[in-house]
Amino acid sequence: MAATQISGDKTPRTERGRKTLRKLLDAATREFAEKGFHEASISGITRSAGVALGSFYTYFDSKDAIFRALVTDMSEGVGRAAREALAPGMNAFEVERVALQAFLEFASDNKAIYRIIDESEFVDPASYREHYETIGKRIEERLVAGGESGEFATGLGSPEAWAVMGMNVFLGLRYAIWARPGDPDFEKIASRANVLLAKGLAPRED
Amino acid sequence: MAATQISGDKTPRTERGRKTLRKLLDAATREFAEKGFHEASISGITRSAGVALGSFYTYFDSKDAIFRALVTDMSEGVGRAAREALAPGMNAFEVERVALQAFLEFASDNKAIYRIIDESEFVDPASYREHYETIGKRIEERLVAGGESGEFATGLGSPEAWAVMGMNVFLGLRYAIWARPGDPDFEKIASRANVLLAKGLAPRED
DNA sequence: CTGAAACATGAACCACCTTTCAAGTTTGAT
DNA sequence: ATCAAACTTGAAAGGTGGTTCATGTTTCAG
Repeated sequence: MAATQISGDKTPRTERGRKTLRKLLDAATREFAEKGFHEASISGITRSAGVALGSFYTYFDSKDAIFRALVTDMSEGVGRAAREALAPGMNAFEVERVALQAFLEFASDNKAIYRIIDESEFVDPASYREHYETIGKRIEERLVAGGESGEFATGLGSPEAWAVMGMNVFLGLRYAIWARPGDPDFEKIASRANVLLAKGLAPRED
Repeated sequence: MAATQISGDKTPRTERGRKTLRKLLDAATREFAEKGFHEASISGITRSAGVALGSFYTYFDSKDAIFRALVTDMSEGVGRAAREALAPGMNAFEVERVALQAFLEFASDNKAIYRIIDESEFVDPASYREHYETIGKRIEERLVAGGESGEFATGLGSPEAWAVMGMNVFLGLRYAIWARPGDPDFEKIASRANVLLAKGLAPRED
């Protein structure tokens, strides 16, 4: 939750400072999510946070810097949410199903985060790319592990991982972000996606 | 190819006008792709097009308007590319494989378009959504048709269509836009993705 | 050929926003 | 209690870039 402040010397040293920083981060999340990076203004953020304009620069070097701090933070949040949903003893397919369902729920509860991460493609491409490459790598590890345990086909790799990731992201876009009344619930979506995976990833049973 | 000018009265009426409009559209494609919507400037577009700043407003009401015109145009281009790759007589799986491969090739040849469409999520959300809903609908039709012909499972619908679309988009992101030396070629990618689909979408053979 | 409409031009207008800064207030270790 | 460091403040500097406009040139139908 606390932002990882990379450029060393702007970390608050007092309680008051930590509170102000938190107010700024929360306000920035609201502001960026609502208006997008370029429409959002620093004066809007500080107004919404209830602090003076100049105070912003006590904590961040620039508008880019606070955006980057948010993306890093949130990217970790997405990963955490998925990891926490997984329980030991699940089989390889259950893992994928539960991870997707957790992601759908997370996206639904955190539409702001979803939008900010997506916009980072244009504001901070490096973070965007790292976000997806990290997730892709994690999925790939699961696929390979599933192959070794005999639950998945062998020879799965990066292309399959990116395919699965794309599937998940787009299901999130459609059913969490753009949810419509009458849509199937997340459990149903996750289980239909799982059927799709099951036959494709499973070793052929001839 | 010609931009669909919706707000009636800015359509050029002379040959000279049509040429200037074309120059502006081409320059805008370059400019937006290279710098993104907000970093791109109208003066940059007109400079790159070789026309005066003020002339821009002879053809477009605003920066948003030309961006929207481009997105509409390109969105049609993506659909056209996919459709042209399909030949009659292909079976349902071949159709999906060929469509993906065509998309990868198109994305690779038109990275500018890919970026502009992606950024429309923030500049012109309505067009973005329409772009993906149109494609999703087309995929869904193919899946349903495949179900009726017995080549796919029955009961496929929107969730499966969005899953397939996400798969394709992310494979495009990773292997066309972010291509790395040593990556498998598009044919290989499309065929691995097709293996993934084959078992999942096919009717279960018990 | 002619004149009205179409088109071209670029300086200037204007609204907005990031960032700086000098001056004041609060905090917390000693 | 004291004082240096931490923090706050908001006015203003400094830019940027979208949009307008008055003026000039080109086109093309009649």
